[in-house]
Amino acid sequence: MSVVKPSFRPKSDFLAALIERGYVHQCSDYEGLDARAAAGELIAYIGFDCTAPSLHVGSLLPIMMLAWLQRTGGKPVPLMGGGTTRVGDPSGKDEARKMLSIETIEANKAGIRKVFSKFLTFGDGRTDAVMPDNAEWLTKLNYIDFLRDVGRHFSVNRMMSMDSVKLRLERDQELSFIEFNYMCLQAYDFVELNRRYGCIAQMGGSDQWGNIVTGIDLGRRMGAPQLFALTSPLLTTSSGQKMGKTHAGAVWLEADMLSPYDYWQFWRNAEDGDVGRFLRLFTFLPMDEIARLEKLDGAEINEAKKTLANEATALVHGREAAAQAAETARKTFEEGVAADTLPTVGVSMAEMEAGVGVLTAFVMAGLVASTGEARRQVKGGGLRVNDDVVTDERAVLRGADARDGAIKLSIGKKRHVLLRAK
RNA sequence: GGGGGAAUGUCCCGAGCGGCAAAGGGGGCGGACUGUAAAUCCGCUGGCUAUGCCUUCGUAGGUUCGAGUCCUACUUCCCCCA
Repeated sequence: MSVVKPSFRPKSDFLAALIERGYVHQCSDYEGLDARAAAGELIAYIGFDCTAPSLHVGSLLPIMMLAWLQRTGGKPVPLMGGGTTRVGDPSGKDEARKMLSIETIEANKAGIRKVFSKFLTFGDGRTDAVMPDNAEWLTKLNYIDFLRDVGRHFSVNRMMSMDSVKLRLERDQELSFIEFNYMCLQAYDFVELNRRYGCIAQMGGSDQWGNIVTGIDLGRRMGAPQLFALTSPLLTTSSGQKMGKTHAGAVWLEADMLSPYDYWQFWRNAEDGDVGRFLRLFTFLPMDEIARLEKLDGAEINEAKKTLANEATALVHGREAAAQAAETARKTFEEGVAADTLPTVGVSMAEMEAGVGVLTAFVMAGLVASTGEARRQVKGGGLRVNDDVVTDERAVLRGADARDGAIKLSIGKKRHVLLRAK
């Protein structure tokens, strides 16, 4: 029920690793869960909303918990929220999310599924992961039956006191009936997964605590075995920012949505104070190695950041992509050379011959949103072509400006795109 | 059902006597300083074929030379009364 007690000495590899690395915020019963894990019979699930076309770093923490579970002999169950996403979780949200169409949810689900194959081994074996979708059972529920069999176990009085509900009420913010039902469905999922897979634990972010405990409670009332809750801390950067945003928006775990190079850069640009914590949470490096990296001081900590970027990128995009991103970064930042593996935008030969205005070129490269913004950036000295600051907004780029077949466009010191005639 | 409020720059919060591309924050982007960090300081933060043109203040009309600002209807949300 509380933050892990210093006196607690886990016997299972699973809890030992999770606690040591900082994944644990709260657990409903450390000893009980530890015993099950040590006995090698831990099957645990985490639910994933299908609200976006792919997952981003915000979901990485729970994914890593599942990966650790598998590595330490347990069976991970990533649950697709194909059913619950149709309802919408009010936890931690000020207002109701727009209702997503069923087609959107299904499309999102397909994108999200792909991510897991990189972290988990699926199959029929004892520790192989399985990925059910709660639409399989939720959409088949009959309202009256559900109310009689499940609904009677929920106390509205208690539900009203849950943070996700209470906060909305206190702030006089709308909470629709459909959202109010979300926790009932999630609780039911837990019980259903126990029936189907023998799943006994649910993990998730700390904002899920209430929903998870509700599930444990429902399990007890419905005669399921003892269930467990294990939550991870809410992740912020050491300067208190919400984690996982870049100039391009969310940090997606999908190469089509965020290039491996940009993903690598995201980790490379971590704040000093976050490096140790991130190494523990987002890589599988051994603890003594992390301890060594964490001790690096001043500019040396950049080495630790590179390791973080390499390891984190390798997990999502593979070793090769990580190495290439590292090399691109090395050339770009340490040698100041235009690496030909930088993100590239093609321009037609004809356009290149005719000449492209600088402002337009930066818009095409996606470095600025409009020519107006490009103009402002020129005024502020933020744009460079082949490393020369752009001073004339009416300058025109031609084929002759290319070095090794490409023109390097930069905004600021970190973002570069190659413009190539094709 | 009756009465009273509110909706602002498509990231958010928020000022706005009838002359408004619209104060101020936060966030974001850029510059300086550094180590591709943090903190700090400075600039920018509607669009365009650009000394001008176009589109923005919940929606649709109206008054006016001129409307975010006044009037009418509608939508949504909040508060009080029944």
